[in-house]
Amino acid sequence: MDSRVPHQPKYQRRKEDRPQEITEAAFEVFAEKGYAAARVEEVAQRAGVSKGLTYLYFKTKEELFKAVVKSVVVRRVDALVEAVDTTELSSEEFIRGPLLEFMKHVPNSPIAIVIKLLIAEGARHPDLVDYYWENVVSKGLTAISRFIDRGVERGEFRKTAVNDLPQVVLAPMMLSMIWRLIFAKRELDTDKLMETQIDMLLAWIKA
Amino acid sequence: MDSRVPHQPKYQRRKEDRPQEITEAAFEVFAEKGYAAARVEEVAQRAGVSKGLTYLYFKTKEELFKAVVKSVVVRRVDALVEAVDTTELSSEEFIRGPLLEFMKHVPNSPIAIVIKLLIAEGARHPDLVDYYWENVVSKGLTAISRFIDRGVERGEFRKTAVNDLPQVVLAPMMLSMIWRLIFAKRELDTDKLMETQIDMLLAWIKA
Amino acid sequence: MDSRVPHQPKYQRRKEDRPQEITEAAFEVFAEKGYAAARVEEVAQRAGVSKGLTYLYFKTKEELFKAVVKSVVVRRVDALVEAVDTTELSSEEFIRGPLLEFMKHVPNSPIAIVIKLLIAEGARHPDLVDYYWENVVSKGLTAISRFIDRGVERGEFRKTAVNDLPQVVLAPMMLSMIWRLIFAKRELDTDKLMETQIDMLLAWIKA
Amino acid sequence: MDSRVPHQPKYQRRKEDRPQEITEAAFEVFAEKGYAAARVEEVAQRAGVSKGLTYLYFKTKEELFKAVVKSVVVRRVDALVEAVDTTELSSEEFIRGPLLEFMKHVPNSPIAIVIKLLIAEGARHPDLVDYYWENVVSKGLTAISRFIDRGVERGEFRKTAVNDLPQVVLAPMMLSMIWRLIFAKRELDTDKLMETQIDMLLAWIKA
DNA sequence: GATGAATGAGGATTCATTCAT
DNA sequence: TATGAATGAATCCTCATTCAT
Repeated sequence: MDSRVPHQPKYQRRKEDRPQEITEAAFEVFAEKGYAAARVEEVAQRAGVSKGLTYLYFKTKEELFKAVVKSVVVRRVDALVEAVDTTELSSEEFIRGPLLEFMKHVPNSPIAIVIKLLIAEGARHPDLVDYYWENVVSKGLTAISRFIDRGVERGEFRKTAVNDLPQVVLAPMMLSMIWRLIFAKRELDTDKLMETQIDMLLAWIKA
Repeated sequence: MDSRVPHQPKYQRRKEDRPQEITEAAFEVFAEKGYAAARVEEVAQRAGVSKGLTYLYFKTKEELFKAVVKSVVVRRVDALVEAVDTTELSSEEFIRGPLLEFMKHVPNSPIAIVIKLLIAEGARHPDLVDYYWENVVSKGLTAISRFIDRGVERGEFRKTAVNDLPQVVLAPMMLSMIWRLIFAKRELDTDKLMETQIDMLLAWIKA
Repeated sequence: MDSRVPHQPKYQRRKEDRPQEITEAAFEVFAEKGYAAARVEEVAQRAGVSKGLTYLYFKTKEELFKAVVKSVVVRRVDALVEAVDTTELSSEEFIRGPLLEFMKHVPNSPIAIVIKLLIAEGARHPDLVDYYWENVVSKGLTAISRFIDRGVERGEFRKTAVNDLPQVVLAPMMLSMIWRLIFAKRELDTDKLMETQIDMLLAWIKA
Repeated sequence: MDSRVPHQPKYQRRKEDRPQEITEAAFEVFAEKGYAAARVEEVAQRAGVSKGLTYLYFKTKEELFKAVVKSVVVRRVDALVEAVDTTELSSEEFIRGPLLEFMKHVPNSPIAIVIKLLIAEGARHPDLVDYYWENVVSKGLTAISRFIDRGVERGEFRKTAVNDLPQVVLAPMMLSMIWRLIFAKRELDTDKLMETQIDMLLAWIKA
């Protein structure tokens, strides 16, 4: 009717992009509503497709959910792992630099949402948890452990319980994520929190 | 427990306790299934009452949910707060003793379940989050802050960022909780994790 | 509004009668539409109940279907079987009397509808077929065989292939049923058909 | 068959044959699933064509269904009718020979499947029933009637109710068809059944 | 002509909530 | 109070049909 608005055919064929578009819309809806309260129809609407098309690409709501979770397994973890192995920085510089940067980033990234979904639904989707463990958590923890071990070998760090508990490094990141998810509006300087942990940690393990 | 009444539902049928019995059953079901997937009928069955009676005490499923969350606001926090104010231990002794004990306890307690529920449902129930904030989190954080401040006043601690970030103390507790919720079967020595944090922390803040 | 029409509460509790009412309505709908085209909602409407109540008594549409089929397994077959065993009539009198009467009745009875449903859906519900076989067909055929054998023992009949093929007796009944189901409006004197078969049969087997 | 084109769909892709290929595939699917449960997509797959092409030849699923039913109206009936009119056999020889052969064949032929489909769906497709009546049933019955009449004229047969009830001849064929459709695995010597009927019949009508 | 991606109405099933008893 | 039969809105999923390519 309005020539300034070019006619959008309702019927578009874009096989290539559909799955990702749907996955992205589903990510939003699952993030907002949780698995059970998310409606497939809303996912379809946000993706700009029909309900039926969603089912063409994902056989069930559950399969869509799994696809969403897996799609967020970012390359970033791999990037961190590689950085750990190839960095020319001193151990302290690396921790205060790239590692801290990574930690600060996570609570604002989709990873936080996925963690939320895993907390809520993990018990009903053990295979998803396995997947996340193997592709994200396990890798990350191993990298951190290896890095601290290397610091010890190099004489930069002394050997402490942290070598076997890389979770110590990540604990404030975890708290920051949860904080954002629950208490979003209550202020918390998450960056400062992580910086403080790093300060404490380095003071503790430095040779 | 009462051998004269075998094969009875878990909870006894004493009028005055009914709401609590229902609340306890509901806690279990919400914990296992999450809010949306929990069925009121199952709650009633576990409580040994009829579906209708549940609605006599709780107008809606949502109200029941809120009652559940609130019911878990343990006295323990108040106990901790009071202990902080009345202890005759040195600051370090208190931290390594009662505070650490408290932290180790939480991830195994119903509080962890409530946190899980808040993570999943909090966004849809801001008043619940407010309630939890005011009655649990805020109190606990304030108590810890005050306690560390007092340590500084007494000359036991130096002033650090931790004074304004009591979350530093609680971060490993948080990670332990989440770990249990998601990765239950993967081993993590959560006690050791929290002990290490306390070691690091005390080394960091001791005068 | 109209005081002459007594107020019908929409909410009636009649636990005792519901299953049968639903089953009867379902019989009608399945008979008219077939299994797949029958809508559970229509069944509920005809039964005067809500859709949900149907699912309270029958977990799935398929279970409802099976209940319908089984509900039609009339006592009549048992009655025939007993009549065969206790009659004081001569064999010919019994065949021309009660047996012919039974055969004439079947094509107009619900049994015909059930046969129709079994023809259409039997392949997808082998347990239903088994059930019908054991409770209806097998019993009826055995009774007829036994009866003819007895006629031979008594010297009324000679031994023929019919002793082992009681289906010979029932064939016109079967054709009549199918005829009614498909060609309802084309006239066929089904009674005459069955009478003729009996005439032929008796002429054939009489000693 | 053609070793140069292995792993091809069942039906070859020759333009002119397409409708028939689709019809044949559809016959299979309708036979297995019934009308409602048959999916057009499966028909297309079995025919080795796309879903869209099916709709090019058949406007709707219903039209496809009708085409299937009509396609099975075998020439065989016409052949029988002609045989009846031109045979040089005596009436008894013809009945015991070609007619009995025809009857034995039908329960194993596609006609049985069509009968099944008509039983299930006939009520919703009266025009199909009309078609079948006119082109198959009516012709066949008329031929049989005429043949028996001729036997009477020739002095081979006496006049009986069978002259106006050719269904007597076909009843065991009908029962055999239904038996196969429902009780496939339960043994029944259908050939013997039809032979016995013919024996009985001839004994009954022979002059 | 062919394809198969895309649509959307339709129908089975669930479950919070109500209410006659 | 207490029960659980009854309701019906909500939601997943299917599949005949359309249409851009």
